Amino acid sequence: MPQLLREAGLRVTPQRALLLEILRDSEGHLDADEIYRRARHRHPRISLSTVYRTLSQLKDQGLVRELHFDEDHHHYELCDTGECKHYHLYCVDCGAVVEFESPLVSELTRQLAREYNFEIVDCRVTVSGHCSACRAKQRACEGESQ
Amino acid sequence: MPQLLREAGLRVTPQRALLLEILRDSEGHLDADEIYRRARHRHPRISLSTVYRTLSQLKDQGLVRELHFDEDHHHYELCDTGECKHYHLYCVDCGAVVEFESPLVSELTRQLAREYNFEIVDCRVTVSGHCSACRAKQRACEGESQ
DNA sequence: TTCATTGCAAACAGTTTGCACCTTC
DNA sequence: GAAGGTGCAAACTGTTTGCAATGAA
Repeated sequence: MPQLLREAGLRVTPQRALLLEILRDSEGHLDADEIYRRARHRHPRISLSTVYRTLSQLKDQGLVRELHFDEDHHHYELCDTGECKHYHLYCVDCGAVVEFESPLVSELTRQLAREYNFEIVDCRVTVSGHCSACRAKQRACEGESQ
Repeated sequence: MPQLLREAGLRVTPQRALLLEILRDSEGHLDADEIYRRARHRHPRISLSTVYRTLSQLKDQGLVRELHFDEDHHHYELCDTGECKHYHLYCVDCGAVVEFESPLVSELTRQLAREYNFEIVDCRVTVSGHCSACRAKQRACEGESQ
């Protein structure tokens, strides 16, 4: 983690290294508050401003991206390194997020770049709906009430 | 517009009809403030709360969707009616938004629904990058400075 | 020793809410 | 006439900023 920071031209501080580790070790998609909560376990005096400031710097350096699901705050995850990009399935009932990959998306971006003469920087695909667990639960409830 | 409101179970008020018209007549992707500004031309006493309240009700009724580009506020557009769904190309330089359609996206959602046993409600694809106008401008500047 | 980074408190922007009055049905 | 909608002002939430103290290089 420290070398990632150095490469990004940022000073290595315990706070920054810790936040990067939390992002790396998480299942992804944490929001600022959850990151803050986890950070305080190991560094009780860290402040929420540092969390926001660091996330924003990491975003500027292309290490982190900010996700918008249908909620009123952001989620953050480490950017994909290498070829393999991932996208998100979001359950509107329980809030669960599942990552997926698909060659269709890179095919799409290739087409768009050509057709619109766009230089593509990022592509986000968020598919929302009812996940299989919530659908099962829903069916169970319906069965009960009838 | 009034019948759209009635069908959604909402009372028909001049404010609501006006806001729906603004959304229909716009090129899409307006933010709350721009909608408010346009609404005041024809209905000077309308309030920003009414704009937010109405947008949120239209969203609940599935008539409007809230878009998150990489900005700190939302944009709104009328939902697609019928089969043809559209998605967005977003220019990170000038903020321009271009809509596109692609059969690849419906193929993708079909695959995902099957593979993850998801009941899909909505799919958002936002491709961001540098649009052709901004790329041209950028190249012109580079040419100048050398 | 220098300058970036931090924690704290205060500010901010976008959005939501409580309430008295008004409008639709 | 009852239920619901509106405008206004005040509240709220997530995020950002100013500043004095601290810590990395």
